[in-house]
Amino acid sequence: MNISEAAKLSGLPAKTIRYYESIDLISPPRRAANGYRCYEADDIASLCFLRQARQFGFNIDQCRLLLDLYKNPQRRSAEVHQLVSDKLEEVDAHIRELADTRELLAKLVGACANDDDADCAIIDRLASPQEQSQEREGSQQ
Amino acid sequence: MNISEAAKLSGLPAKTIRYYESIDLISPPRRAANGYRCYEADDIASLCFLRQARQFGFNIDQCRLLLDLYKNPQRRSAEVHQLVSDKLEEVDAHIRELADTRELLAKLVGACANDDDADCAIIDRLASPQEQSQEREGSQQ
DNA sequence: CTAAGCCTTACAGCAACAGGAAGGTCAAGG
DNA sequence: CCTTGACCTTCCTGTTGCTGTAAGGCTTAG
Repeated sequence: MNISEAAKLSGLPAKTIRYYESIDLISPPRRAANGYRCYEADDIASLCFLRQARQFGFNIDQCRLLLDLYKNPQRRSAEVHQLVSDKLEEVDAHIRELADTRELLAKLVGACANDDDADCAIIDRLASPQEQSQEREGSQQ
Repeated sequence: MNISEAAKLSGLPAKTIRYYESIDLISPPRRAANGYRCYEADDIASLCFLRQARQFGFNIDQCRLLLDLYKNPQRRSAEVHQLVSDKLEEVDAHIRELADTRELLAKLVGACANDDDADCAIIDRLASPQEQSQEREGSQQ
């Protein structure tokens, strides 16, 4: 099956499939006599798996690990569980961070007169020489 | 004042200050005879403003607009309000998206046996040929 | 013969910087 | 005077996960 067919079935753009091959996320498929890539059912399964994993927010390296586990019948579910738990925490941290930002933004929006005047609490706040808040907990990226 | 001093006072890395100059976010400062950049108090104020805006999650283009408003005494606070309201919505949308992902991940974690067995609900779920969910609402980036 | 619709490779670009190389400058110490 | 170290300069590369574009080959229909 050609790449466009694989793209249709997997839900990934052909470009992305080639990209995944270029970074060794998937193994290069067989080539037809004319040089075209030929995909098998197994390949499609991997691509679908990757699409789903990406939708769940896993990055490429995490997908690499997941895919290894997926393909490995000797896996222990605990390993998978660990990976996904880590991801969950990661997402939680991200949400907390965004929620903080959200609250700050809401305060700004509430404080601004929202009229034709030049006076603006938002500008004042952003211009105020706020301390360079050293983040209070470990610096995770 | 040299760039390292400006960096210290503004809380931005010198690299970032040069970068902001290179993308015309800030105007190039005066140069000393030896070619070193010389920053004035006004420049520092702008840099602090930018640092704060970035911390609030505004991207560079949004910072550009904010900075214009900041420097323009003829601004109307309503314009600022609009910008920040938009950003708030943007952040809200992002949070909702992440919250969805979070719930899905939590379900996965809950469903996995988390033991030495190869059988794994997470793997099964990711491998299942889930429909390629066409996003139900406008595709904003 | 030509046009379309596939396919191939390779390179550029996005955001927002960070890291490092290669070299000039400046102040202090011996 | 020379060296050392801490600045400064520019330029290039790498990051993440692709997407867009160019330039060309294959295949099939009209």
